[in-house]
Formats: sequence, structure tokens, C-alpha cells
Amino acid sequence: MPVVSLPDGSRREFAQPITVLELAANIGSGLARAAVAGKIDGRLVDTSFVIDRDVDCAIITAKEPAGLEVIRHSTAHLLAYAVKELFPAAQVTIGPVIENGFYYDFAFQRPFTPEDLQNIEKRMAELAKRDLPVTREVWQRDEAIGLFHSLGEHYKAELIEAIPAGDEISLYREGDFVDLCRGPHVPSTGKLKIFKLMKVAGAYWRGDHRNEQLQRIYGTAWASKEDQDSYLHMLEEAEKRDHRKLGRQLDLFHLQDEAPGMVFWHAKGWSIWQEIEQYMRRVYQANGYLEVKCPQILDRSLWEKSGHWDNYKDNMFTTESEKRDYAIKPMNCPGHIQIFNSGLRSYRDLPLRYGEFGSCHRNEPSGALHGIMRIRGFTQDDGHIFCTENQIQSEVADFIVLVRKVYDDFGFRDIGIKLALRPEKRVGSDEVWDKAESALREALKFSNLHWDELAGEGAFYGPKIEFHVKDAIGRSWQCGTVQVDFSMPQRLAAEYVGEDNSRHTPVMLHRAILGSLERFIGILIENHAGAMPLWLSPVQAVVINISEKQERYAADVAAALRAAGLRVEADLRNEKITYKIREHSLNKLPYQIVVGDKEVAANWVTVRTRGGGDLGQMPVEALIRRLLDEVEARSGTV
RNA sequence: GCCCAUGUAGCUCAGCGGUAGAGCACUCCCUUGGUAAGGGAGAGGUCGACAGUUCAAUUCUGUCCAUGGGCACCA
Repeated sequence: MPVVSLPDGSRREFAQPITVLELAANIGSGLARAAVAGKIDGRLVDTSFVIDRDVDCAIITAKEPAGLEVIRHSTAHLLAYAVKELFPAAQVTIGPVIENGFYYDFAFQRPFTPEDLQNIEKRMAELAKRDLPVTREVWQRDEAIGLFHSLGEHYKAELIEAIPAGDEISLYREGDFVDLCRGPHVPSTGKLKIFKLMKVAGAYWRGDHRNEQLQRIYGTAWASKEDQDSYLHMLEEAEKRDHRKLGRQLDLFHLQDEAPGMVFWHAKGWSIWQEIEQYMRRVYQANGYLEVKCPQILDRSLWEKSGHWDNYKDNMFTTESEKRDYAIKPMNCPGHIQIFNSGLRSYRDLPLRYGEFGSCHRNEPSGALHGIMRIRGFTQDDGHIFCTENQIQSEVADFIVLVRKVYDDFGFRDIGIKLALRPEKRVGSDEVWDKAESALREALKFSNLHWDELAGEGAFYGPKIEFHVKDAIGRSWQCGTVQVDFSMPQRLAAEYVGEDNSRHTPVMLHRAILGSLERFIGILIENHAGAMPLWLSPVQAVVINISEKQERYAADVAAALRAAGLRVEADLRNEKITYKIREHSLNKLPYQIVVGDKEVAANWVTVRTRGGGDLGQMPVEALIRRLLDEVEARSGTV
């Protein structure tokens, strides 16, 4: 006689085994209609699951995250069903749930077209409307393999072969469609109401580029129309913030065919860059870093010693002169080691911190390029700390404080931290890895932070901490990192004289805060939707005259603001004031200073802020003070 | 690098087997206007590049380049 404990603490006893759906009906008919799955003792099951013993059970509806996942998963199956109906020759493979939706990979002899997608979506809606029951079956392994081979579904058969021998093999059937799946699924296709196919793209079978390429159809699915609409709206908003679009519109930079993956910085974009670079230079200075600059091009032999020539030759730009081979540097550390090696170092010199705005080039695969976020020529705020093993922890702890201060100044308050631990393929003894990992862990603990650990994700030469900033629309970007390296100092023969008067190899910490400046500026543009905080704005204010009569006064006001160190332009064009205001508003200028006859007479200015706010009239000196305070505070303009 | 899509004026985009069109921007003229587009005129394009088919190619086909969406990659 099963006794079922519900999430609210109540218990219900039944005379005989019942299904999850019957339990839901017993609680309420509305709940039975809404049920998409059940959770028995923490495990998700179908609503057809039979409860025959005492359990904890929760009825899962689309309103909760687990229910939404079931819906998305079942929608992926519905997609496969529709594809099989329309294109019987297509083979199904896998169809998992992803953030905001799902995808399903198919093998098919011709590419799916946008029209195909429309038809598939239409068929999905029809199949959903027929409210076909979705049923679960448990099969014998060999029989299941035979079934899928007989259906011509060889990828599925291969998947079953890979399932460990002891595991149960469950199939789900809806209408004429049968698919291998762990489940759970919604009880019938009628539960699937809100979905949309988004795009089709290529993807490799089992994620391996040596395998054949499949066609992946992406879709989104939601519990309510409102949720889906707001998701689609969010996508539109993200598109409006696209740094490539804003970069052109705001005249910040451009890219062109002759320099794929390399940026032409226009004056306004470079102004943002310089403001950031000068800020980071002060960060170096205030935190014990020596700013250095290394050659762009270094002899092949150095890259052979560092190991890059062997591992990354294809991804390096190389050149040749007078029978010598060179590589344009893909990273800065080998250069910094040369500076370290240029003199005899003592343990008393450690930790020794070098920082560089290092311009690097990597010949990224053409398909990887993306705006200024992923490019071939980029600049890192790259630093290397040479220290002893005992200094790792305190250096990392100091760095964590520094990273957070910098992100705070850029307005990023929500920072995710990950600790990537030893990978399978690595250099160095386990003792050294133990020490390095615990040093990073201790540093994080000391900083009183929460972090996630990623097993096996560290670099081959050492563990690393990653810093992810969350932007205004909730996207996460990895920017900063600090990595422990036991390998490269030794490869490039870095040494210092220890207290014991013998030679030792220093540990090197690789660290960056912004990462690539190009990418970081791209992130800033998207985060602020182009409306940069005053301290970063290329043009901080524009002085606009109402008519020709105030030309002289407007020019004088602009000159006074510029003399105070602000970036200010005068717009004296023969246009109506409304026209100028519209244009500067579209260009997201923080302040528009309007001067007409009244202002000239009073020796004042009228101030309009970016959001359309009216600050009224004030003397120029008051405006200067206000703007300088806002620059100082690095805050945004309302 | 792989799959799919795209490439027409500075920008956003229409168009088409018979040597190109709009809006905005740009130049000039009129207008001197008080908080998100005043009016008129004008200039501007080897239709991504190279081949092929054709009497004729921006249009059809192929190759290449670049961009976009994914995949793979990211020292």
C-alpha cells in the first residue's frame, strides 16, 4: 500500500499502486492537466510511472525549470518526428536540451532549407495538435540495436552500442515515431504548444571534426507565449547592441576584406582604447608592475624552445628574411622571460612583475572570426609574475583583489569565478600540482569568494583561475585569468639565485584582467548598448548653437570645456536645433549643451543629458565641475 | 578548417538574361529656426573577385575572397 509524501509535507495513502498522473488527479484535476512529469525521491520520471512503494513525490509542471526542460526535450523529439514524416530518408541522432531551447542533429543527403524549416515547424504544430500519447518501452539491448538497424537508423544503433551493458534501454514512441531516449517525456504531444524553430547549422557527429557533418536544427520552447515573446524580444535587443553594428554607427572602428580578423580603429574607437589603456597603465604602476615592451617578431629557435613551433605552427604568422625564419608573436610570455633572463636575478628580486600591452597575432581559423571579439591581431593587458612557489598564494590573492577593483571601475559587479584543475595531459609532478592547486584554492578562500571547480580543464602547464563578468543583459564573458606555469620558465632557462646560493627555476604566473582589449571594448559596447559612461565616451559633450548669432559663444564654451580636459565638440552647422539634437542623441552623446540668445546674455549654458533629461541653465564652471566629478566617479550618464 | 546563408551607392536595402533604383548620409542653394528629421537642386555604383555558358551576365554555372549563423578550434 504506497504512502506518498508530497512537497508540502502532506501524505496520501493508496490501496494499490498508482501512476504519477493518477496521483496528480487525486490532488486536483487542474494539476493533472498541467502535469508533464513527476519527481520520485529526487528522480524525474514520466507521468505514467507506477508508484508501488512509499515515496516522496512532486508533480512537475511547465512552471518549474525541470518541467520546462521536459517540454524542451519532448519538443526536440517532436521535431525529429516531423522531420521523419517529411523526410523519411533522414536519420536521427541526438536531440538534447540547451539553454533557452533544444536542438536535434540529423543526417540527410541534402541541406535543409529555410522553407524546409517552415514546413517542419508546421508539421510539428499539427502533430502536437493531434495530442498523440507518448509512451515508454524498455527493450533488450540487441533487439533495440536490431530495431534501429531495420529502421535504417544506424546512428541510433551506434548510440545504443555505446550504452554500458547493465543499463536499461528505454524507447519512446509517439505515433509512428520511435526514438531511443532516457526520458522523461510529456505524456502526450498536446502538452507542446509554444515552440519555434530558429536556425539550421552544421555540426559534427559526436562533436569530433574528423567525423561526418550532420545538420543541426535549433529550436526554442517555452511554458507560455509570454515567455517565448520575451525571449525573442531579448534576442532583438541583443541584436541592437551588436558591437559590429554600433562600431559602424558610432564610427568607432571597421574591418575590411584585406585584413580579415584585424581592426582599423577610427579616432573615436581609439579614444576609448586610449582611455582604457591609460587606466590600466595606472593599475600596473600602482600595483608593483614594471611596464615593458617586447619585439613583435622573434626568431623561430625561440618558439621551438618554448614549444609553440611544434604545437601551434599552423596558427602562427611566420616570415622569413636572409634565410632566417621568424614568427610574429602569438603571446607575450617568451618575451618577458627574455627580459627576466637579461640579468642575474636574486631571490631578493622576487616577485618580479612585468606588464605589457602586448600586441599579438594568431592565425585563427577563418570560421572562428567574429567582429572584434575573436580576431587575428589583438592586444592583451598581459602580465607575468616571476616568483617562488611559496609566493604563489599571496600573489594570486593580491591579483584577485586587483581584478575585482578593475571590474568594479568598469561597472561590472557580478563576477563568476572558476578554478580549472589538472588535465590528463600535463607536465610536472603530482606534488607540484597539489601545491599549485591548493595555493589557488587558499587564495580564493582567503578572498572570501565563491567559485566553481572545473576538473581536467587546467592548462597543460598548470592550474588556472578564470574570471567571468556578467553583462547588462545577463551574458557571461570570460575576461581575466591567472595561471600557474611550472613549464615555460624551465624551457626558456629562467633562473634566480636562491638564499642557498644555488640556481633555482622561478614559477611564472600568467595573468590578464581585461584579456584582449579589442574583445573587452566589444563587450563594453554591447554592455552599454553604445552609450558609454562619461569617462570612456569618445565625445563627452557637444555644444550646439540655436542660430548663427551664437556661433562665437558656442565655440568659446567648447574651448573652455576642452581646456578643462574634456572631449568636447562644437556643432555650428546651419541646421535646426531639433535636427542636431536628434542626431547627437542617436550617436549617444552623454551631454548636449544648448546656447541661444538667452544663454549668451546670461553667460550661461543649458544642459541636456543623454536620456533626454533637462538640467536647466548653469554657468560653464558649474558644468565643468559636474562633468569632471562624473568622469572621476566613472559612473554612467543618466 | 567544415556545413549553410549572404555580398548591389558611405549606410540600410529593393531589383533584374538587354550595360541599375529608394530612403538616409554627402555637396550646393534657400531657410536663422529653442530641445529627436525645414525646403529645393546635385553628385555618387567595374552590382565582392576571376573564369565559363550566351548575340548579350549585376542576373545563370563554377572557383576564389570576405562576412554572418553554427560546429570544430582558442597556447
